[in-house]
Amino acid sequence: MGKSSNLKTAALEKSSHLEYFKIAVSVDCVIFGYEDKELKVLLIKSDLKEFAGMYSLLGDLVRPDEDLDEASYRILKERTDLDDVFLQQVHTFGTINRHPSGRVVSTAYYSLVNINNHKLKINHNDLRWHSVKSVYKLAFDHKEILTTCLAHLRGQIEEHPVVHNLLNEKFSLRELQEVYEAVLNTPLDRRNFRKKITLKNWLVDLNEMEDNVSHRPGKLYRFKPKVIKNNKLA
Amino acid sequence: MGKSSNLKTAALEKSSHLEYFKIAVSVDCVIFGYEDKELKVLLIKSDLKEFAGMYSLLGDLVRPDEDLDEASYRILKERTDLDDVFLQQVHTFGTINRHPSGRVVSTAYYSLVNINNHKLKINHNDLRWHSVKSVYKLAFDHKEILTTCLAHLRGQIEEHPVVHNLLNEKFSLRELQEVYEAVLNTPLDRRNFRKKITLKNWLVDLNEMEDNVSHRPGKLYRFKPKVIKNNKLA
DNA sequence: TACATTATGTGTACAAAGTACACATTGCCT
DNA sequence: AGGCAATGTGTACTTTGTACACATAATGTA
Repeated sequence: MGKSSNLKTAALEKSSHLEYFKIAVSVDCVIFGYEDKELKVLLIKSDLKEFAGMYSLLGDLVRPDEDLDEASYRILKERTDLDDVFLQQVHTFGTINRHPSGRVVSTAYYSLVNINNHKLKINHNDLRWHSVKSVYKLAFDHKEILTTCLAHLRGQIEEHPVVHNLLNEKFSLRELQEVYEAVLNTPLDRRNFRKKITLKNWLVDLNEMEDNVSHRPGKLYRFKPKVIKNNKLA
Repeated sequence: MGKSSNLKTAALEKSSHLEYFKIAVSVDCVIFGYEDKELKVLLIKSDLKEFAGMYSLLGDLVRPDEDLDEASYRILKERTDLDDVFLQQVHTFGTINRHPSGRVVSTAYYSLVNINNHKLKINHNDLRWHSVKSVYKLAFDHKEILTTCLAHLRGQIEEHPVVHNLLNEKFSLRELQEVYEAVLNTPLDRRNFRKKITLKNWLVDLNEMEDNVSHRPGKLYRFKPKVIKNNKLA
């Protein structure tokens, strides 16, 4: 047993420091989007022969000269070409055998992006959006990571205005409710939903009406800038 | 930019795999205890000359042949000699310069232990309990880690019966309330506290009375085994 | 043994938030 | 003009949170 908790000392107990650098550090991003009243997730076909034909999350090894958070931004930017996107760390997965090529400890981040506001970079490996509901199996432990991040997202939308990342700037209350229903995978009562949102005081009434709908148009709203700003900090 | 998110491919883009194994992986444990109506945290003097005289959390590098979770259990066990202890991952800290000796990404866990139920292993480096309130500065980014874990704990005790880990098996409602007050660092109304706890339905009335108190003794309770078991799974 | 001390045990009124539920209105389409 | 499809709105009830006071029980001490 170590005589101290200290990194330096602990490393010296081993015959060689090298032993401790046999673990790779990676980041996996669960990038959620919203389209056609469904919650989507961005997946790519795995390169590994062990997972031939299977999809995986977007991830990469962390470079020695970048922060963990920076690494997740890099991955997101490489794929979606979006800056200034919502991204939050969720959990770190570190079982011994989670990666077939070697020991890899991976920190999962979740992100929310507006699918309509950007194009995916042209990419190999069939990079595309999948309905979250339709995802049954993924390479590595990525299904578990997805499940963990989805649960985290569901907890967050109750208290935090994160869904603004999934919507256009202007939206009707129906559109907002549909996002909540898609994320929570449950129908919501319209009157109660509106009451709840009103109480939170997140929105500004734009005094504009929906357009291009084949029924009575609803009023348009947007999130208050202050609300969005505070959320970014948290 | 990488042409794929895949670990194998990304690694191959670099001239050498070795570049990716320059990051060490460690675990830091925020071990909370409770004594004298105060929340405590277990700290040890840092070995590093850069942090001479400063205290740090208990941590160690993760060995290539142990899971991340196992590493945190190992550290806890080495120091407190307790098995079967509450331990939960909170957050991973990965800025480039957080460790003076090199690049170390560290996953923080928090733990709750009953200080009276065990002795600390004899140790160097002044391993001992500190009142959480009195901790102003720590080595590395450990103050930030402590703050993050404390916030996490405060969130948890509202919904989950985790405080059972801090108490003896039998306790009075006053003792339970004092734990909550210590963790939340705020006084609570006695009647409202009892109502809230009653609603949660976590406790069994043992039909026994306190002993060795110099005033009217209170009734003793314990947590229902089912409640504790479910909490361990979560 | 009585009395001061200290903590236990208990309930009500009010406020805030969540939930179940129905009908008139508006604009589009044919 | 009438049908369609959605918007917009309020009330009664339940649940949860909060503020607040007094009688009771055991101990310690004069």
